[in-house]
Amino acid sequence: MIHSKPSKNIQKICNAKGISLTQKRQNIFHILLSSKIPLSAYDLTDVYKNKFETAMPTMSIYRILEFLTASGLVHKLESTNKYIACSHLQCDHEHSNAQFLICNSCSGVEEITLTSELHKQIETGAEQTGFKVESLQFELHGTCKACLNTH
Amino acid sequence: MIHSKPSKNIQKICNAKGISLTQKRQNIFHILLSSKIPLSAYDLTDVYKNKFETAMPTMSIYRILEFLTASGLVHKLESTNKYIACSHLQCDHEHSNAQFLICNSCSGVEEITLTSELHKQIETGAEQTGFKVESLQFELHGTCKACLNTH
DNA sequence: TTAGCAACGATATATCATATCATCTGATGT
DNA sequence: ACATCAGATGATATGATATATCGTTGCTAA
Repeated sequence: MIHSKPSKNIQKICNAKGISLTQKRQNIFHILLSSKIPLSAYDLTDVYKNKFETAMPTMSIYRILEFLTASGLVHKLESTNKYIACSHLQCDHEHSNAQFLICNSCSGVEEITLTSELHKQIETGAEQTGFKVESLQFELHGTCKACLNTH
Repeated sequence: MIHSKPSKNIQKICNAKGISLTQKRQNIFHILLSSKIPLSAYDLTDVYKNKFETAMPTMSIYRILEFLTASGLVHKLESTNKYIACSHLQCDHEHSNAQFLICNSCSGVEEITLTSELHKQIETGAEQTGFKVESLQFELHGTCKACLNTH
């Protein structure tokens, strides 16, 4: 099983980034941080209702997800249309080269960072065709260590 | 601008693969082959109607897309939920290491093949965490050569 | 205090995809 | 030729994901 690191001084991180993290945005972010698996916007609607005993419209969830992804606090998994908290919030470096290992068995996700060497090689390969790479997100599907060990 | 190679002896290829390529499947495939940009299932519904002057239910389009992707004739782009003909049909080799260069300007897609060396390095990186990779599809977004040249 | 703006709510609708059962069609054995 | 069977397709319904738009709230700063 794979899960995110626990929440830490996120508010400070946001202040440093100049990000206005409202209570509701924090709530959504914390749900994602404490979830072992990625959640869809509608999953979040349900969890929010259960956890905070008040409903948030899915439209608002989407807006908040957009804000959080733009801020780099949350990633959208394109192969599953689900959302996950960034697990490298404590790092300073850019995460333009994130890579997600998605377990087909437990749905857990591990976020690792491509070595800059590898990242560069990939960009170079693409740019040999005259293509200018602006963004990339690699999602690998398979089976995580824990699930392999339990057969 | 980027586009697929023209259709060739697809029927022969399919026979060789033991694939039953019905007329309707051929029609869908040919629309994708002749499209300069990836199409959604609903795009295909519209194009089909215009081109063949008879409607095909979207449900059938989805079934045919499933068949074509399972057969390796068509790829689904996960970052855009659209479908594109495989541009390496004449090759014999496996395409498990395909990489898609998606132009944010013209929506064109170029399908290139990762060097097996690079492919291996990426897998190795993942597997160092104990993760067993089963499938991957790399989609890079950026700007293609033609769009770069026209500013 | 109030003008302005960002956040959020409410509602509608667009877009992407699957479930299920019915019907058609073409290959096969007799 | 006919029956039969399976795979392909049609028809209908519904589920899942996402965006558009306009109204309301609530903070903040002159």
